[in-house]
Amino acid sequence: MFPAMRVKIAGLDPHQQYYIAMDIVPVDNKRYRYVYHSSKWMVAGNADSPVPPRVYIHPDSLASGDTWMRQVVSFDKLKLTNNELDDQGHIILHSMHKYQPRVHVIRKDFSSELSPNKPVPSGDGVKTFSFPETVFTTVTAYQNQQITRLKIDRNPFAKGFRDSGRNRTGLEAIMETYAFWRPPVRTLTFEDFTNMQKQQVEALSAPDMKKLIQAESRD
Amino acid sequence: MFPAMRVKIAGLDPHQQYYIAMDIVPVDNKRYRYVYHSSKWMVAGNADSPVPPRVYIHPDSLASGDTWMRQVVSFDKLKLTNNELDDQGHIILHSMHKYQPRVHVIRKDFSSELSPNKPVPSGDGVKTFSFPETVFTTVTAYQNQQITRLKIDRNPFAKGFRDSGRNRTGLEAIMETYAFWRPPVRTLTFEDFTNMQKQQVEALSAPDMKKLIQAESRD
DNA sequence: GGCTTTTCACCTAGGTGGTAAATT
DNA sequence: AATTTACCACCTAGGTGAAAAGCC
Repeated sequence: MFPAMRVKIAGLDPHQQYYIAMDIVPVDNKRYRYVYHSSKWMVAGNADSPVPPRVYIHPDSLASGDTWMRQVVSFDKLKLTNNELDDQGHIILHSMHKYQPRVHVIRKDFSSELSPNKPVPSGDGVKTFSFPETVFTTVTAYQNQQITRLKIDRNPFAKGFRDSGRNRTGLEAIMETYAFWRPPVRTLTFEDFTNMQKQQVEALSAPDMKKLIQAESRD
Repeated sequence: MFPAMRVKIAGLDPHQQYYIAMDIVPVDNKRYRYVYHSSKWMVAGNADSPVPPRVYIHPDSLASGDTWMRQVVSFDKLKLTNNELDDQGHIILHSMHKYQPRVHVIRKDFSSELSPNKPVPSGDGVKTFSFPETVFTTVTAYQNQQITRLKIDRNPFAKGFRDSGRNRTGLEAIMETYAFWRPPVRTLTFEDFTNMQKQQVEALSAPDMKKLIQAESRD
């Protein structure tokens, strides 16, 4: 998933042990299609049937509150797939649907049911955070040239597709203005922070060649 | 360090937490030189002055006895350097000296003094294991063509130097016979196992360009 | 026609020994 | 003269979007 979700965490007990995990839940019960002439996502029917639940447990787990709070927690190793039979532990999603990533902070003593293949348990020792600006729509091919440009410009692995001489317009021009901008780091205590007007979140799946790319238009 | 040391561990308490670490200690107080016409390492004076102690703490630490015992514990990420001012946490050695790698199994409750920059503590909760067949001599350039050939043939990253059409003689022929041989996995309970007659251990240091290569001749 | 999969060139990142130059 | 360093081509491993091919 690129850009990757990155969070900063505050308010933990420094000496307590925690897991941090991410899952991705449907925003609604709809399937979408992208309408080119209006540059908008439109409802195109009801959602496909549910997929097996998957949880990405952050690889630094298990760690102390102190350790978690002293670093930016990045989910850049999280992989997506549309293959419902996936056995690589990737998060399974339907293409052309809207999704919300969630961050879970799980106290060790509440993690008995924590598994990559079961829904995250809920209870006193589990806190869940959703950031609405990270909602995205899954695709298997980009529907939106601004998204393509953003990904090429900001992902080091896509350097081979950069074309610095090109004319940039619209969102591309905005991105150019923010050439040194980095994904904002949200604090889980909901402190205020300045964010870009249009944050676009996209993701690309695993090397199993099932590509899932999200492009969300929020206006 | 290549080939990397790989061990299998038995006899731990499955529910206890352990660190596993490696350090590398001098075999004697001598400095060596390689005599080509006799193909032997000869004493060439007394050892250089001691270097700062460094411990490689296995990256899977801290883990349960159960976890450690269920995997082959490989030290392939351990780096060597001859730079006494190294700040990358690499293990510091003198070139042209003989060394013995040691594996330490450290119970969590005895690890209070465990640090990458201090000698491994000793006591009831710490077990240390040395395998004499892994003694090696450090070099900065190979002294011995059989060693060079072995490293090229067995290290995937050296594929570019392979020359499968070459005539192979002596140790090279032996290596060829063992084309599918993999470094033996020692059990720390000292179970018997079959080993190659001539195990040669070598290492190559970190990307700081301080190259340290060991070639040991045991006959 | 819309969506998905496969394959590809092009990157990042870093582990190899060779070789020439530098050091001692 | 011996040893060490700096740089290099050549690998492994894997993350990119483009484009072609395939599917429904």
